[in-house]
Amino acid sequence: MKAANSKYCQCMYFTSNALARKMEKLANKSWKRVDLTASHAYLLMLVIEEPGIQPSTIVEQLLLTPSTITRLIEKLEEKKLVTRTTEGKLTNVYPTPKAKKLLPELQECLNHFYQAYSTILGKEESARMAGNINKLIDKLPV
Amino acid sequence: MKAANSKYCQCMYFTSNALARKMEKLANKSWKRVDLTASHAYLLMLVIEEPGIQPSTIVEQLLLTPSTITRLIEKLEEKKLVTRTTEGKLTNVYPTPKAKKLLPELQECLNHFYQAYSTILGKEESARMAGNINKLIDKLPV
DNA sequence: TATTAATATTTGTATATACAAACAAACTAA
DNA sequence: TTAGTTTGTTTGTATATACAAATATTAATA
Repeated sequence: MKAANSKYCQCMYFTSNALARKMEKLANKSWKRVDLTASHAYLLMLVIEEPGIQPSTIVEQLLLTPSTITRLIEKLEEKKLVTRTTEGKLTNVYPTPKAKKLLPELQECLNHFYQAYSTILGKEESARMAGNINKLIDKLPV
Repeated sequence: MKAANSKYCQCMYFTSNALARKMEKLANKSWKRVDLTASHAYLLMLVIEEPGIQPSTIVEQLLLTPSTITRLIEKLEEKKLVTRTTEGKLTNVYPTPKAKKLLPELQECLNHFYQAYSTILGKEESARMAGNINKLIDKLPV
């Protein structure tokens, strides 16, 4: 059935979650070739771009909670894609050589994903929607 | 940090998921007084409105997978809010008296939630966004 | 300096959701 | 009628995420 025919199609809880689930699915498909979920991949790209980045910064960038970030990092550590060092209360996350070597492929996945949804939704349409959604996010309480 | 300042703020994966998380949080707050999560509440309202509704219909209405619907129903059954009967391969879900008595309060929660986000986002703005998001959902692959 | 408060991170635990497989029933076609 | 296929639902299992509490460290203040 079409979303627009659901009893709840006017409800932002319903629509935003349904959209997120579909996007997540589409994204994970794009990153499957590197055997990562989208959120792991985004985190990893942040780490490669800014070696030594701290979990708290990642929290801000990804709008996820600290505990979730810890869990994501743990997973990437298991996969030997990042390492962690702790000095006092601060932690730094670094990409491994394996991760650095993976970067071009990660970027291809990212492009593939952008391609995938902008083919479906249209390039301007997607950009406009992303902008509007950001505005909503920033208005909603933390 | 503002979503619009994230490195990934132009990515629909990032924005749609971030919005959904915030909406979910806001919604769950509204339904807390009846001790239900938003998805349980929406399912329950469907069942009250259409007693005997089948899981497959609920799947269509909520755009969730069959297994998720089974799990949500199980939870509501534990809480003595719905009952299930099975005839052949079909299952019917009925509200209990307890659930029916809860209906007005459920509707208040729903109103409270609508109020909450349309106060923040604006009534027209929200309606327009919901419409646009529905369009996106329907374009994306199942 | 000693005590308190704030900050950064991790852990324990709970939750919603999904996928794949299992199962049961109903339909179809030979 | 029987074999095969489709449909509806449930189970087993895995995952991402969050909340609350624990821990450790630094900063502030009295």
